[in-house]
Amino acid sequence: MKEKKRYSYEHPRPSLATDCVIFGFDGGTLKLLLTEREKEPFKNKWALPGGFVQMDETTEACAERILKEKTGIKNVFVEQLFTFSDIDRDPRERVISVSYFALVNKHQFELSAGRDTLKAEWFEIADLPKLAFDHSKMVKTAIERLKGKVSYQPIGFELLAEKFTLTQLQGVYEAILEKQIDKRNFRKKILSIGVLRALDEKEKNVARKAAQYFSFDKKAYKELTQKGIYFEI
Amino acid sequence: MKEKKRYSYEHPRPSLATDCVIFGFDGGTLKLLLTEREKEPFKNKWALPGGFVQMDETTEACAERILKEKTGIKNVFVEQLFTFSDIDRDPRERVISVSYFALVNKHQFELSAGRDTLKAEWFEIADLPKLAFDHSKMVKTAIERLKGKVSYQPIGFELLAEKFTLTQLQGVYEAILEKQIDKRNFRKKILSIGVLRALDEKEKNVARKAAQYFSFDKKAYKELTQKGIYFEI
DNA sequence: ATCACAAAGTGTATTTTTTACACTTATTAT
DNA sequence: ATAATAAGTGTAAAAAATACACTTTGTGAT
Repeated sequence: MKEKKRYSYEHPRPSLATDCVIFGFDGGTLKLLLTEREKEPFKNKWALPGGFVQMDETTEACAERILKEKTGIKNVFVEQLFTFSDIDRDPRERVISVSYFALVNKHQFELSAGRDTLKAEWFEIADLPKLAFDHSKMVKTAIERLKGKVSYQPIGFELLAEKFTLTQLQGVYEAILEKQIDKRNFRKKILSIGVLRALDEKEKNVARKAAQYFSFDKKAYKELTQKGIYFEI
Repeated sequence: MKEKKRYSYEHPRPSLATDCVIFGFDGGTLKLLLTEREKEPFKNKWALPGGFVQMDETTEACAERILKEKTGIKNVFVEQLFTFSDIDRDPRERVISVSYFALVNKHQFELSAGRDTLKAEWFEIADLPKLAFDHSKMVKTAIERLKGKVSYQPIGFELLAEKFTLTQLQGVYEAILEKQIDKRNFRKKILSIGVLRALDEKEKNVARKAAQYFSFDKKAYKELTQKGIYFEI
């Protein structure tokens, strides 16, 4: 059934893939999106969604394509994480993987399993199954990066809806940093950065004082980073 | 003269390379190590030392091999920087490059040009020639990373000899961060981290008060990072 | 309509960290 | 002996981080 192989080179080449570490947030805890593999190797095991880089796409484009193809997620925060190149990281042959990490508002997307994928499911970060390939290492690297990054770049928003309350945002920071944060100090600090805009809207149908909605002011943030200003939480 | 191509695959594959951004320090300013290319493309142009990843080496190992082969440098601080995958970044064919950055005590090594390389030379960061491929982009990325990193990880040492004075170390920080630092505040801070060990040795033959030598205490640093402690300059 | 409940929202005092700043000391060359 | 040079050192003021508790507001139950 297989056709003759067709692409030949003077030197042997590793195969090149990308894998995506996708974080979501569920009000209380951080979640990770995994897919169940349809084929060998690691058939029926959980893995990060990944795939091979095409000749006409950058690795960034590849990561975004895979995100969409294998999980249905698109237009989210994606950033290059690390390139993993251990010689035996794939049992089939030499595959080098450029990993990416994504931050997703998990309620925005209906998960849809795609090509080579049986299903896509959210898992608790604290309770992950054993993963295929070296994907556990990738996840560990991604969590470290996320922790480091969240403290000096306002990316917490990316895990929430367009509009959110400060308490929700604080929850994101607490989940990522794995520590309690003082409410008053958090609000003082996050508002002082100047990238949050209070909306003319409050929560509805809650059996308590309704919280104010905020949104992320991308323009203000761009101006800040261009001036080279950092903040710290 | 060329033999028949020998390695064939079912799907086309990009070629995979690494390139090294190598920083040195010369008492006053940051330097970058460039090599002059012996062959096309970009023959006789300055470029970062780079080369193709072999099937039996990780990209880290590849970067270290290239460093040694093309410049004579070995056993230095090397860290993965970023993977560049623009489709036309190499005029010959699709090549994806995993870049690394290295910090070197430039006086420790006799530069030696190697394979495919006419010469290796240190350049002022502020006065670089036009570089081959997308190497200017790599350098820009590396400088940003270095600036960010130096403030929360003690890597300034890597640009100096085994033993160094606090004034030399301050010079490294000033060169990287491109700003003047107050001498007393710098000393207070850098010593408070607890990774510098005062040696029983001073400068000799200087027409002024001789400065105390210090060395970097790797053991103390390891303990600190394991406890997850960061510092900031 | 009143009350109980729940989370939103808010200010200040204390501690810690960062910053700004100038003179004395040690060594060599003249 | 003296001049020249960079090393080395402490303190006060300002800014930032931290610790901490009560009032407000909207809903649901009675």
